[in-house]
Amino acid sequence: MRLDALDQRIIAELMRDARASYADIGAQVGLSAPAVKRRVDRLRAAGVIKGFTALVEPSALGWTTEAYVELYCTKTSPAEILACVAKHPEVVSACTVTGEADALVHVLASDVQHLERVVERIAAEPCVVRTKSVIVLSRLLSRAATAPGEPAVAAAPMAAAR
Amino acid sequence: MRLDALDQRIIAELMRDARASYADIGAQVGLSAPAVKRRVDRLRAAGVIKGFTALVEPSALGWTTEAYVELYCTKTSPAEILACVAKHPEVVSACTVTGEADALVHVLASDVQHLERVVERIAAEPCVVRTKSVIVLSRLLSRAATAPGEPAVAAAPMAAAR
DNA sequence: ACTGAAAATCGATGACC
DNA sequence: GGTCATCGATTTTCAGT
Repeated sequence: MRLDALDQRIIAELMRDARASYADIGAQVGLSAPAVKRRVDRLRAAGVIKGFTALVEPSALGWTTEAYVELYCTKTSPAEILACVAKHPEVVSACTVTGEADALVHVLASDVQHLERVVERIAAEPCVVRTKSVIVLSRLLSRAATAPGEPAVAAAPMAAAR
Repeated sequence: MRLDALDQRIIAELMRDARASYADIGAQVGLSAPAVKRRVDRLRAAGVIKGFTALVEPSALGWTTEAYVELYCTKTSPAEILACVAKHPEVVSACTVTGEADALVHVLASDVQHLERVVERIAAEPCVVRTKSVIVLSRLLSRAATAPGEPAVAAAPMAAAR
């Protein structure tokens, strides 16, 4: 699907505040509320906008330990790796990567003991030969992506030196 | 701040759909709309909910290349590393980690040429001695975290074998 | 095809209990 | 926290460009 400048600005506004009213977004980009709604509906139907979510402080949900785990697998079919990792709810993201490892998964755990159990569970998957983990010491930055041309003003600055 | 079961369910609903009405959320969790709003306002004021954002297909914004870059730094002060990486808009997340590297940053780029320039720019930072990148081949899974006790039903299943 | 205007419905939100 | 009332937002319809 082709996005024009108005679509991109609407998306930027929604990334900045997903609960903004269509009227407010329209005021920012120069459209009426119905026109904004029609475009958002179109963007959602096209799969450009996948949904709207709340940004929650992970520690408030009980996630105080975070790790990135490299997986070395027997079979490197992406679908099989996905099936292996998706069943563990602590896995928040996973991708296949270049380099020695086959996949990199991002894991949240309530503490290091929990993390250890999760890594053991993942390592016990048939397709996983071994794992290599790095534990996150402190999260420095976490923001939404803007469009390549755009300035970074639309990025949600939830940067925190906790 | 202390979250009770109702707060957690409200957060789960907002993570599932940040544009849900307070009445809809209330129907799910068994509260009236004003009661839900009061709790959400409280959660926002407490910093538990940091904001609301749209989940956008990165490729639609022009991001087709993704990488994780390990940084080896001279000074490992988290604040200095944050200052080094935050100025690059392509960096979407960064954290200090255990292991050989000092930090791990997640980078989005429009293509591999762009990625190369970004990594060069980061590597040229005074605090960075060297970098080690892995390029993402395919994103398998990307979902929101639920609370440790909760089932993973609230996780947004944007899993795709692209 | 996409826009804005108008109208009806629905949601947000403050006052009060 | 619930109820109610008000105000604003959403969403459909319709017509203009």
